[in-house]
Amino acid sequence: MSKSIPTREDNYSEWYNEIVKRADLAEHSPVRGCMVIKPYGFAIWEKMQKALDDMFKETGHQNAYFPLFVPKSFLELEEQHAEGFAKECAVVTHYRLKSNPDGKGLIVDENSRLEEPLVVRPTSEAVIWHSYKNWIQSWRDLPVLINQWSNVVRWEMRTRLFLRTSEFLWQEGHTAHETEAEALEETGKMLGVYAEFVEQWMAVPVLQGVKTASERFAGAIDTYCIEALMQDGKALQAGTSHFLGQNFARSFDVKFVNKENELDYPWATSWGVSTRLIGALIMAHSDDKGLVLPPKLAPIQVVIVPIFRTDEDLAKINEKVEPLLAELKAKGIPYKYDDDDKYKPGYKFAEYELKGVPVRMAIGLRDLENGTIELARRDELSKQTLPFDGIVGHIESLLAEIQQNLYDRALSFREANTFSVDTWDAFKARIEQGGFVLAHWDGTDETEEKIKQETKATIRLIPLNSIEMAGKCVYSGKESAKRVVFARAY
RNA sequence: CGGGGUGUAGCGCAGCCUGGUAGCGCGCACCGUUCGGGACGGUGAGGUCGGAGGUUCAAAUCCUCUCACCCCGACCA
Repeated sequence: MSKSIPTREDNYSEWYNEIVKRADLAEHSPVRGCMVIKPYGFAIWEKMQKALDDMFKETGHQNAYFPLFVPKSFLELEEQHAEGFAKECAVVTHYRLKSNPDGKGLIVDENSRLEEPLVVRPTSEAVIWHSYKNWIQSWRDLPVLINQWSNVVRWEMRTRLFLRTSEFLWQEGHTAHETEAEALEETGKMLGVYAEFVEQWMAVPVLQGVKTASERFAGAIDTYCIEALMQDGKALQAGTSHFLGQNFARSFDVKFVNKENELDYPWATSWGVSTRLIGALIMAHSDDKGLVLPPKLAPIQVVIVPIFRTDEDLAKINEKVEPLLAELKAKGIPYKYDDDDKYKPGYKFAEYELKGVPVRMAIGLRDLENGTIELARRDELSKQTLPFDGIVGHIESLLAEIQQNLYDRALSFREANTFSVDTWDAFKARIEQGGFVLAHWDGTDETEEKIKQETKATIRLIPLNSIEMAGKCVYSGKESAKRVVFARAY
């Protein structure tokens, strides 16, 4: 294995792939477009899950689990939905194999054809709304606030580790409400939860807004989203929250009796984030030396490397370090004491840098004499020697500082790469450079499509709370009420 | 689906053009010296060359077919 990683400047996608592999996050599986998430990568996902799950519970949701298989007829019920997902569905048509009469191996037993094909869920609206028909009879049954942690399969043309895989892990919230206002409030609330998570935990600033019709979730009235800017200037959709109106209720014939004793259709939302967030995390913070993790999501926040030659040396260091480890444990700071004698310190240093551990400490005999410890931070790649006593207090504030520093850094980057343009020439030039481009748009699908064809840029979102400032569409010159955000995207 | 590429030891690759004992680096095992930024020397283990056919005295190498994966596009979270 070579020791250097391709740089971001040389080849961004190669750099990305190398980080994923070298930091031991994931690897390609034998199945096209699928990945094996390795323990270190999965530990990050578990941290994400924990934080998000707490936030979902906090906002009144419960977890449930619905089946992997969706009868084809269910998927067909909501027309837009069916059309949107049809092209990327894995379909189960048989339930049995048999030995190949011609020789070795197994073949599909044609006698086991299913009466109705089962679609491996690309998303669960269909199965879930089928259940909701039985769950919802009265306004007293509402709201239904359900979340599910699951895997889904979308047979994508082109895949990339974490960013787009045929199978991915995610959570999907599916709620039903008495009124439109309530459902809209839910949609906004969950978008807010996502924004808070991505900014506070992942240390990645996001823009919030609503998608244009062409980028809308299949079957939704409106799709709200958060968008983040990656270091190569491309945008990444980090989460979506959909206002589904009464579309699914009507399609699945879910009705309830309201307070006025009238039959009505409940109003729905759905919202999700996926393991793609790990891709976002990598591309937002990491550098040419490897992964950089925000402390709040780092499986190991602090690693301590003893520098020793002999068992006696190690014993002395162990003795010194023991109370420190106990204190870290008591404070709930995930740490690793790496007293493994199979690798040398230099090797370990490089390894933990590759894995993005936020804080690294080294302690050797020299430190024992001086009452010091060496402390290095991953975000700035700096190190200093500090008094051993009281080091845990220092670590605590340092972890908070690193978390904040990563966010600030990403925010400055985004600000430095967000531009307003008013002419078509300026637009084209700017899009080439990457970044978010704020420009006027006439609101038509045709213009949006033309811009996409000519520049590969899409409208990432229409900002929610931006000031209305009329102008002329950058492409057609027609009237526009406010600027929208363009970018090339993942 | 279009374009490009790759399948040879656990990983990364050379060998193929011009057929003739399957090689290198890393990793791995053992021994010794090392150990505060990816150590060094020595010894050693490890491969039916993606698969199937064909040509040939002889195929990793030539021919045909096939499978898989990766990268770049179109599609998407």
